[in-house]
Amino acid sequence: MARVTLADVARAAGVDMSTASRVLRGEATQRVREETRARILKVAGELQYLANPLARGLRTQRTDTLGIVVPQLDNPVFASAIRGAELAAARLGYSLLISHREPGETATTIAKISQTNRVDGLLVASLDDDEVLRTDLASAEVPFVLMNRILPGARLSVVLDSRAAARKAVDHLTALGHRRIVHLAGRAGGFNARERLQGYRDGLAAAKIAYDEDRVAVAGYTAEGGALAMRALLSQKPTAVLAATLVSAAGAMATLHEAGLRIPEDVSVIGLHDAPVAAMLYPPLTSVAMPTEEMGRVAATLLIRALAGETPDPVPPLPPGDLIVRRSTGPLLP
Amino acid sequence: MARVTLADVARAAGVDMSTASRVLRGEATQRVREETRARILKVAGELQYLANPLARGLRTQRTDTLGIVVPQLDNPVFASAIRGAELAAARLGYSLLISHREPGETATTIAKISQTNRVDGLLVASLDDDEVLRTDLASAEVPFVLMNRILPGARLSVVLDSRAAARKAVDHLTALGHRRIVHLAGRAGGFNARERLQGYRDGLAAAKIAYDEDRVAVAGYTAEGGALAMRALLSQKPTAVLAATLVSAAGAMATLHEAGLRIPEDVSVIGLHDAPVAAMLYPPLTSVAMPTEEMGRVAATLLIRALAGETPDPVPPLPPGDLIVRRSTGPLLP
DNA sequence: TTGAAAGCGCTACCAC
DNA sequence: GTGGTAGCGCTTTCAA
Repeated sequence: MARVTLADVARAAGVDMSTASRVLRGEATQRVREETRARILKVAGELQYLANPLARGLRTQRTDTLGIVVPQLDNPVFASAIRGAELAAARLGYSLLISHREPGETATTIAKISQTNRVDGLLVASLDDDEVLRTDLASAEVPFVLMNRILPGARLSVVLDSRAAARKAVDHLTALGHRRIVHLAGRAGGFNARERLQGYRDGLAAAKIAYDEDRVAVAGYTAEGGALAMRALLSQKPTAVLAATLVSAAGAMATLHEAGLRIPEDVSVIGLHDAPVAAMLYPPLTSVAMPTEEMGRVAATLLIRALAGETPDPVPPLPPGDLIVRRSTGPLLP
Repeated sequence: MARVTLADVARAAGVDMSTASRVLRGEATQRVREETRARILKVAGELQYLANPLARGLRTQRTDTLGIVVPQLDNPVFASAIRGAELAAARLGYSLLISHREPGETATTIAKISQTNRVDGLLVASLDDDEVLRTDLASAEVPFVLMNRILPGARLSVVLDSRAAARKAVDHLTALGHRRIVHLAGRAGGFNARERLQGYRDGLAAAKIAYDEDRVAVAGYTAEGGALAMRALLSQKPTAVLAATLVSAAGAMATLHEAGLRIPEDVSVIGLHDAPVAAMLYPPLTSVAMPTEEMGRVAATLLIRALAGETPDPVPPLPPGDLIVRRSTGPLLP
């Protein structure tokens, strides 16, 4: 159990702790004789020395650890953002501490992780309202970068270009000949929901289809929400539907099946975001991939640069990935 | 940024650091005058004092933090085990540090988390072979509890009763009149796979159905595996299938759809484990719920007790939860 | 090129 | 009941 200390190494190598520290830390100005250096390294290796991070952190006031707070773990979007953040962090010498904030939970998670777990900075994703998030963030004791949303006043955030993604999805649909396209929107008032709705309208406009607000229903980010919203939109006799997420697309598909409508013969369905679960639905869902892993990567990189004292420029929204055509979309049949 | 130290509080309250430490820590033998006590508490509150966990940990050699390492995050099984562990840990005054071990990753995760992230103990879930896991664990610098599997030599582990779960699923199928039941098995050689196969055989035996190894195919834990295994078993003309997991069930359903077989009219499908995704499949999947959250809870509790110096008895497998009847299973039609 | 020494902020032991 | 004080293991001046 991490028994061997720096003092042990120093003693065994016949040098002072400070010298051992210098070489073991790979200090820039290596004012150490090569011979001594080698000896210390050798001894440290033999003894399997590992610095005690607590002692080091106490002394340096840094932990080389980033925290990431997500609203839920079993969500491909956040899972892959975590992966990206972890990779980037590791590459830059940081480790990542994952934390999740349960839906009903009070605003303590951010405070807790930034206080009890000693992180140098925080990556935060949240589904909360602006006000709630702002309050949470106020208790952050460290610099942070927001993921997947913006918040007035929070300078550093990395978001996906949901508008372009929705546009891309609608383009696919219109190219297939669809014109009665309904939209299952995200959480009312949310940043991404707004963007996606705008992209939906962009796509409609590009195909010279008039926008009709009766063809939009709020589905939120649950399967039930998607099912309900789809049910409400059935009266519009849509030939295609753009769902804001995979999950709401799944809900919508359940409603369509129940209504005896065939996918894609009667109604095409497309979702935003891609993940393995898209292929597990029936029929496999066509979707626009989103660079969620890159989002995590970029966010971590940004944060680490900010931690290093730089003042990085805000990054533009990350453009959507490929359109993954599976079997839930097809040409408009006469 | 956690600027205010114990010394600040002590000074402001006009007492010695050691006294302040005693009351702030809520030490058992509170040999402190009530008046002094109140004053210290008041000052600490005003100053918003928060102990520096690095300093405390360095001194006490404990961090009151548990690590949990899972093979994947976006898997409902592990996500809910994490939730359970977190709840139990929080209740017992510990916080939880989540880490995941990417599939291809070398055996460093356990070593890393137990060394660089100061944890008092580890909760570990793994899909690796015994040998690999054993090697990994050898580098653990702290006590650990295994989740969802056993490993000869590792005394503390908490598993689900997969055998009983599979039996329960088969009972449902046989009660519906099915007799040609195939099994999509888990990873060959795996603990859970073995248990589930045994439960499958138990269920068959109870219904006086002869076991036929041609009716079992290894699907592993992916949708593709499930699809492939299902395809291989189609020649058995099954009327029902027991999939080892939700994901392999989803794969199997895709194969059945492709083959033009209706679910459940032609073939009933049941999976083990329940999660929201089960309801998103088409048709919604009948499954046997498993107490994965409890698994996390129990594992964390066990670990904390072990950390406290107790030698807790091994816990028996956790019995399966309810049979959730959705629409993928139905009576055998003539 | 190397060593000595002063803490980082806290706890725990011992003295008063 | 309360205060002094010695470190936990490390980094980082500053001297030598």
